[in-house]
Amino acid sequence: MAGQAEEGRRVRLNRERVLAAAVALADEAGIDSLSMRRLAQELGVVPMALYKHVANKEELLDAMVDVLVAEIDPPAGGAGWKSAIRQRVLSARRVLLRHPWARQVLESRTRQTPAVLGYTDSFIGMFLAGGFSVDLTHHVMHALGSRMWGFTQELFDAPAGPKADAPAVPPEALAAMFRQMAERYPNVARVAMAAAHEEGSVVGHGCDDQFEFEFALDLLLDGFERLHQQGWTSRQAKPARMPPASTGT
Amino acid sequence: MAGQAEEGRRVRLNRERVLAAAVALADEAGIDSLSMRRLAQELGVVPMALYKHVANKEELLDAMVDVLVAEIDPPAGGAGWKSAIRQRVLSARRVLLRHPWARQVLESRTRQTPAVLGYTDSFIGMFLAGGFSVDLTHHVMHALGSRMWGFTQELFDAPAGPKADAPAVPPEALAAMFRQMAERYPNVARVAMAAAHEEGSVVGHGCDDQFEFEFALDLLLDGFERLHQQGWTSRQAKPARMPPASTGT
DNA sequence: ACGCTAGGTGTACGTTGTACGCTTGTCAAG
DNA sequence: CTTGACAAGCGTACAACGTACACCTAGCGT
Repeated sequence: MAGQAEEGRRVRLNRERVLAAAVALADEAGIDSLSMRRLAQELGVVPMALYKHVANKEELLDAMVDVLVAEIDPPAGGAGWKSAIRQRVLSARRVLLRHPWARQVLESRTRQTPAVLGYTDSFIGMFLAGGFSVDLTHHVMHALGSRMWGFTQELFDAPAGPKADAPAVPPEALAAMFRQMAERYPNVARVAMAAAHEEGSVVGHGCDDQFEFEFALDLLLDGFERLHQQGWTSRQAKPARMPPASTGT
Repeated sequence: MAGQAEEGRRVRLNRERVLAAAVALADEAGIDSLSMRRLAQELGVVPMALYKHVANKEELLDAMVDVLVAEIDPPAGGAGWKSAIRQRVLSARRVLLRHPWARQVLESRTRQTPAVLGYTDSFIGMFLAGGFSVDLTHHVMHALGSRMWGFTQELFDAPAGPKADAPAVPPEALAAMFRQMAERYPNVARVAMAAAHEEGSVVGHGCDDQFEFEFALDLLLDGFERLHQQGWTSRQAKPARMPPASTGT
């Protein structure tokens, strides 16, 4: 009578089922909808049942990151460090784009799970294998930063949540709003105008994120390559061609 | 008898006092401790009183970002785009370091307040004034990303919350843990070892964050300069020396 | 002296993570 | 087949959160 299950009924829960459901829920309903209660409901189970399979929500999120990492392609062999890293990063990016919640969760994580450490380790290994000194590797890893995961701090775009929440903008008031913005923020307006072919949105939508990402990635990789070829090995050891640090005034 | 106020007693609340208290609380107790209730308590007031001065917590956080932006030095004039931008970014970074919560809050913000737009606008203006094309400016702004705010996705360091939460690590078990890690993640271990002069921490503490930041910043700025000097103006207009995008295999 | 309004109060609701103890399903050993 | 133990799932409960809503009140212009 309680009518609890929708289908298969008594399929024992386990860690994988919990993780898969969590990822699916986050994919479909957004990370903000991922509460222990909601997840439990999705699994036809009482909230506290989850705690038999994950220690707490933090650990759940950590585990979800591990799922993510497992989706990234293994390093491609034999084509030189530059293209190997490029491919790896773009693979990571593809994963990230499949899971809109990934960026936010990755940013919030503070614990380094084995899977994350493994990814980092293999990533560092690619530079070392390419002949980079330990020091240079260290620095370029920092320079890559979150780009290692295939994402960038996107400062312009929408929260990617429930779409189409532009409820009832008066069709012409928008133009006025835009004109006012162009007046107050002329420079933003110029680049936004230039980039907005597709949508007539107010600010900077309609630019090719993938192009922007690869543009910056290649800029960095080229920089790395130059340093490496110039024999840069360590901060103090050989300031032959360090980035010219024009110190202040 | 109720013993409510600690000192000045009936000093009328206002928006500035609320904001200042919020910033101070976040600075001292960490952003996680900044709840409306805790903030109200800090001000000797009932939680709901705050809502007469800020619309809700989101707006509070937005306003806190505005406080931050106001602390960043105005653009330095007359020294060329490169050093102007460099100085501005490093000024932003100094602000960020004063307010440990800033990174997390900035990352979470989705609304562009006027102050944020103003900062972005002035930032874009520096590139344009330096002779960058609108398109190139667009791309380099993306490439800068969050570095515009003086921060990077620091993937290695601690949450910066309450310090010294290493409770009672057996003095020698740590060495064993480290040895095990070096075995499983040899590459991480190599760069961590090389960077750890100061502390004997397990992973990558004790590297010079400021150096890492400037290293990457200068790498990018140099890349921008090179593109600019080579006459790069637009994606399709002149592929004279685009970043060599070795597409896939 | 009056009354208007901005500012502060009190209560209450819904939602969150999760501690603790009880019950029940499942399987191995007797 | 019975039994007993252990893992899995349940139910209740609590503290903390953001905030809606109605109320009271202090201080000011008239």
